[in-house]
Amino acid sequence: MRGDSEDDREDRAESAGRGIHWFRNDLRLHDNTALAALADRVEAWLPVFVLDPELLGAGGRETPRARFLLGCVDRLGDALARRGVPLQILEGEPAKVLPELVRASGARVVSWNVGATPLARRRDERVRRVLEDAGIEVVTCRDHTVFGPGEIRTGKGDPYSVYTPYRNAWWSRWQEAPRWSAARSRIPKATIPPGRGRRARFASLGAEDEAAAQLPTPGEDAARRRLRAFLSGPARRYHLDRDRPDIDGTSRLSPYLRFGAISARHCVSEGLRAIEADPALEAGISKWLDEIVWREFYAAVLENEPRVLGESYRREYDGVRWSRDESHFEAWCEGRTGYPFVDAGMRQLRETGWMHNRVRMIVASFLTKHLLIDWRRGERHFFEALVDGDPASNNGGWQWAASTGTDPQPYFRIFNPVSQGERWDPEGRYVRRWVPELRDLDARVLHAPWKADRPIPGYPAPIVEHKAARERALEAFAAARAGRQADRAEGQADRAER
DNA sequence: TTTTGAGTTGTTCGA
DNA sequence: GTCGAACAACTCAAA
Repeated sequence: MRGDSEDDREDRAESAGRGIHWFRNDLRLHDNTALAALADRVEAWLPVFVLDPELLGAGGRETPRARFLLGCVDRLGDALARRGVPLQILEGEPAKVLPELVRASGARVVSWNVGATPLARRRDERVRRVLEDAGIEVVTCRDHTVFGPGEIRTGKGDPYSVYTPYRNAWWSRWQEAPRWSAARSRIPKATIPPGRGRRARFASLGAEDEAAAQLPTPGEDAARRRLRAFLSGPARRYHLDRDRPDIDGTSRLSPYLRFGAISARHCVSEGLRAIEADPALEAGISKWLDEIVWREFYAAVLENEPRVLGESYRREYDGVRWSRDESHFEAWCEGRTGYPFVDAGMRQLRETGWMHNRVRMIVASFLTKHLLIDWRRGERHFFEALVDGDPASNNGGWQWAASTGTDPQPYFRIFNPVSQGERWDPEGRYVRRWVPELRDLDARVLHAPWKADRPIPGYPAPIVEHKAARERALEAFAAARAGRQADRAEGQADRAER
């Protein structure tokens, strides 16, 4: 009491009930596990976001994903401001700037939802150590997926490496112990009052120009609106339309899930409720829920086996002798391979930061099989360009397309970009939209323009011939398998000798 | 321990 | 034009 101001006494008395929530890939207030845990523990709080260069990636703030992320942070700030809570935005390395804010605010507890990648986990551990050394309590939760990598296991306790049994186990687990999303958002009651020197170094988000960049509207409100619109609209036909890039038949929730503007739990919960309310939606929505479970599967694969970020899941295919033809890689990136369906996809990606999933498979197959270019290069390009780029799903998808992953596409199953185009874009609306040079071409030759009567001005001839490229890929993959078998046989012989 | 059934999304060939 | 078979064995997961 002596000499202390009224405020200071209050500060000390309440600091045990003060906490900070560190927002990362959980940019929402509803159904946020760690935030709700903090609300159970403290009276007053401050939300913080750290603009970490590592989070933005190599492209800085100008990539579609970074812009979308910053837009989500911006909207989160608005939503918090409406509740009278100022979002603190710090810039720099979390292990450095977070403890400073903790000190200045008098918080005794810091909460966050754990990261899923090896990189994020290392960063989290650095921060945890610094805070705990300073006597701060750290509360972490798993929140990014419905079930964690340890929760869905085979009878022997091993992680699943095949999707279908994983999915079955996932749903059994849900039956036993469903994880419905929280009905309402739960945040601490009060805000930590602004104290001396607490004002954070405020970073400018630069979150303008979303419309110009053709990005989806960022933020939690937009995510929930989109989910509702999907469930009451395209979901009914999802099982029929989802492979048609010329139809807007998917949920387009991937960017929101990526940054946690909506939780996977909420998607599953709302999907199941929608089926309950209208059983006619079952066919469409259960197919869509399957995609959420795929996301869970790949997240679990990455956490259980982080090596997949650099290596083939099936080791024998690390022996494939990949092509290093740079002009092929550039043509692929820029959407001028001479195969309209492939080029349409790559241009959609370049212009919007998003690509329809069916087309992702086709262009990935084209790069790894027709051009015989290492899947890691395609994975990196996608990761840099995609607004929804997620390390786990991106890696899983690429390894599947390259036939190197869990549940691989059999290596002899090589997508034919012409017949795939004819099948999934029958009138050519998708190609015409993204490859305007071909806009007036007859639908009968649209997916194989070299068959047209005359050359198309400004559109390239195919950079590889389908049949020959296919045979080259088959040989390269067969050789890798043969090499692996030879290695194995040699290893066995060695062991036998000893 | 052995057996059994199954495995996201296709393509090509020849009858 | 349509249809079924081959593609190439292999591994996983559970009974």
